[in-house]
Amino acid sequence: MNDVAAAAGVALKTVSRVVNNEPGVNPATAERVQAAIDRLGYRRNDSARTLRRGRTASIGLVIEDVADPFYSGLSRAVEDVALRNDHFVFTGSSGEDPARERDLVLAFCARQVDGLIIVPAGTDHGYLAPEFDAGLKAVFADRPPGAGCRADTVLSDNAGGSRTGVAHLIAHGHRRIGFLADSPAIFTAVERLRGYREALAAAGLPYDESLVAMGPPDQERVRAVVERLLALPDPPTALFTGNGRTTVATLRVLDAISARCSAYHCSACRCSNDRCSNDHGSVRHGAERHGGTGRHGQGRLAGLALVGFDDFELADLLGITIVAQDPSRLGLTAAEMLFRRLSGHAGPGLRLELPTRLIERGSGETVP
Amino acid sequence: MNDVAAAAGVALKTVSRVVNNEPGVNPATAERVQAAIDRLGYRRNDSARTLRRGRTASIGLVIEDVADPFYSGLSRAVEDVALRNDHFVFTGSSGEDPARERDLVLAFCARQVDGLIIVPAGTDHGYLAPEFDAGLKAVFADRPPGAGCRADTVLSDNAGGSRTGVAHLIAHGHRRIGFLADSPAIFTAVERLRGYREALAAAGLPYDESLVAMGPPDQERVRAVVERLLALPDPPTALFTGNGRTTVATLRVLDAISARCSAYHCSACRCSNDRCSNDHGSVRHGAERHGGTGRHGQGRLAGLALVGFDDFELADLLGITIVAQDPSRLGLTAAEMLFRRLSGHAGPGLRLELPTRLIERGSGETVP
DNA sequence: TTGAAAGCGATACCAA
DNA sequence: TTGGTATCGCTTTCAA
Repeated sequence: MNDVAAAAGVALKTVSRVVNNEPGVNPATAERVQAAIDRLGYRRNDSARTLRRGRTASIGLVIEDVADPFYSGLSRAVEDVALRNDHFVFTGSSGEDPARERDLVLAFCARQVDGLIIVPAGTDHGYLAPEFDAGLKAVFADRPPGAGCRADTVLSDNAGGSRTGVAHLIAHGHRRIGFLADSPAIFTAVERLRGYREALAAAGLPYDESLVAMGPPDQERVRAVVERLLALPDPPTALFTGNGRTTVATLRVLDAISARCSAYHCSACRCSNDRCSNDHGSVRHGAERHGGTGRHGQGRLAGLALVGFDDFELADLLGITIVAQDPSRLGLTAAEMLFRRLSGHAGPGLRLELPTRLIERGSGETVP
Repeated sequence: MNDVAAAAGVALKTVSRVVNNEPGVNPATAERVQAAIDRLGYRRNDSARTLRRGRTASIGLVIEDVADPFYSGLSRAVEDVALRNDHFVFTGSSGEDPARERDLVLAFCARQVDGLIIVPAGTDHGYLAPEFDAGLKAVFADRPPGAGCRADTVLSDNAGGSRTGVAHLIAHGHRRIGFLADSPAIFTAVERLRGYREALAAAGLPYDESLVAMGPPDQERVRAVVERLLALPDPPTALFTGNGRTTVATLRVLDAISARCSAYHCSACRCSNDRCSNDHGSVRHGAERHGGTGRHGQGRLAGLALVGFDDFELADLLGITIVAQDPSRLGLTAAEMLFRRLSGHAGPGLRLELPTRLIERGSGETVP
């Protein structure tokens, strides 16, 4: 900027004015300065600017994993709102590790981000207290902050969505419904379990712990869980899966079982086949049906009804009934809350809950 | 830092030493300083640090869309490498808009990012010249830079992958193969078209423009394209889809057609049905088959064989044969190239090409 | 082992 | 409308 000032024969401050489009500069002077800028290929150093102004025009986003479609949808929405507000976004994936969440958050704070959007992995946010004291604005998304930290929060109606999904299965005659969800350390998983229990209670059905399995959605764990459920003396006739990754993993398991056991009777296409190479006694022959639309996807669920929490790509094609939340709406809302705070909005911490929506596609509408 | 120094009764510089773990500090002093730091909740201001040191310990990543699983996989890998190198990542989505790509890149430069990883939307990178002169390091990923800009580049073997996929269909007896890919403005789409043509030429088959459709992968466009192809007097017996989004969109279309036309003969399960509510004359009755594994998914492709470029979630379950590239390997490689440059590695710009892999799952192994 | 002073590149305030 | 100067918070250099 010094060089530009010298080249244009003006003072440093005048260059600054031109660069920042500040009023009160003679157009002729401005033009001369602009020419010097272009000639020298000058670009403002935003680090210095940041240091002086105290704000960085950037925000930090801490999520679990950008590669998870749920979070990448959320990220994209945050990025869009940020750009509309002339801010950039630092993104970090915590991988459900509270220590890494903390490291990321503190590193972003050290970078003087103006604000943070956090999907917390941990439940203790005491480490944020000094930052809040220093004026940090933060919004929690998808999961609430730990006790004692009352920042703006936007959540999905996890319990309500789960209750709706499970009630839907019950309405179709299911009495024994398996529940698969993420680890109980995760807020959303616990909430969805609560919804499951509420739906059972509302229908006067007993809560049977042997039908519930919570843990990370890796394929092998899910396989073991599903096989355990199907091997029960009184196996479930339906499953409720508590997040997108678990649903997808479950589909793979059920598909493999269905493939091993090709026995079915199908009234829609009048075919019939009783060979079964599957030694799994609990797969109920004769229970598979095509949907009214001629879809075959439902024949791959090993005779089980299925409702999942979270929509996912091709769920429509596979005919999977799901309870949809809206990740991009979650990101959009969180970002807008943050920018409202950044523009000086005061008032107590808000807690918003976004609705979920049951989308019927066939897999949840089969009877036991 | 001044406050800490005062509180600990030492000089500013000593605090700096403690904060940065520099050697040559009396342990007792260090402890006193640390206590003051903890008491005051002090955190280093990285803007000032950046200003002084000239490096920001952050890199910029410009992609098309974080919400696309291909790019979110790439992003995650970049983020991981960056974190291993103690750097943070600014991410921006250009949405295939060259102007936005440029704005993002220049904004990241103004933030003094140490380096950039760019998936270019545009083909003119002249705007980077002043930045390169100022010492910027940049790596291009997935697509090369425009002419005259020779930065490190890492690509997938697009033409080779496409050639392999198309040759695979030809080997199974297909002679008329539809080609759907992204807009010809996009490097990868053009390369994949080249592979398609090479495979045809190698088999002595004619190139028929009426079988080729390039454009954005939105559902309605793809629907129109597929319907046009199937309505040809001599319709294709197989499709090659040139990216993940197009493949998924195509699956939806074919599934809808299959659902309307429930006519099929299936030797594997011995069912048979000739009703057809589909007025689409070109769907070939009798052509659908189960795979040897008892899968039904292939019955939903309206009798067409299909190979897609890019793997995607549940492609395994749906039995879709694909040519896989490895987005996270692409991100990893790009990031490693960048950090090699940042640590002073000189030499001419590299151009790496990562191999692709054909994964057979059934949809590409049916005969006409 | 510790400290004092200079300066990174911009902006803010006040003066001309 | 324009310019001078202090200053943001840290690291670097050199001296004690």
